[in-house]
Amino acid sequence: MEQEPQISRADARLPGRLLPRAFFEDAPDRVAPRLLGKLLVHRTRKGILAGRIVEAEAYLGPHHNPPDPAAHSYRGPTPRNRVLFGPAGHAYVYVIYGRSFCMNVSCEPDGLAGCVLLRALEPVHGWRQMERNRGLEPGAPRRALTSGPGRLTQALGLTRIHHNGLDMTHADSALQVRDDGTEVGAPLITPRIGIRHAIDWPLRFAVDDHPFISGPRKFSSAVSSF
DNA sequence: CTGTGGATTTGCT
DNA sequence: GCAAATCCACAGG
Repeated sequence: MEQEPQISRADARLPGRLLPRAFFEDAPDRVAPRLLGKLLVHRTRKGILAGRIVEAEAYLGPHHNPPDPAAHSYRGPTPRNRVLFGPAGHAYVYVIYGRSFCMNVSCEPDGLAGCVLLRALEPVHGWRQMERNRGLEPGAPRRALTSGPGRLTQALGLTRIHHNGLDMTHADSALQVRDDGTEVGAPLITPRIGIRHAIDWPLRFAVDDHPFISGPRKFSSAVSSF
């Protein structure tokens, strides 16, 4: 029989380097732009699904001054959002409008509840499986795969029951964020999408001019809240 | 291209 | 009861 060399690390075959918890133990508006260009990796029985993060939003915890009324943590812990109040680097996956999932990574030290919402990925590995997960025909528009928070969770097969609360900072975790050394330029910064409170806070970060981002590609100053 | 409405979970009033 | 960090199908210009 052939003899396989021992794999000393569970992540030996994954690209790049695993981001440690310390990466996420910071304010969400500092973590979100640093996540641009990093890889979100989901290890499944059918193979590895991975995408490069090209758009993310920061949601600030209730300890922040002023508090962020658009954040799920704004009114304190609930059964849904309790992972946000735990340690950094954990997945917060929730159902939005009864039909889609949204994927966040918790930030700040234990007890503080900031997070980053992942809004768009560029598919990097498992492109074909993502197409099947999305129920798309081969040859569908590429940006329909992972451009949008509900789309990317469906493409990677992420669900609340299976992934909410997962610690993403261990090498044997099914869900990880990894750094393969890709550099991105200064991010596009705009208000967040799809919210009704704090609509002008500049907490959406995206790789400028990237074809896979969702929503506006420029900062629009047309919105006046006064 | 733009706008509208339905699906359906979660939590607040 | 109703609003919400969305997506998709469909209607109309």
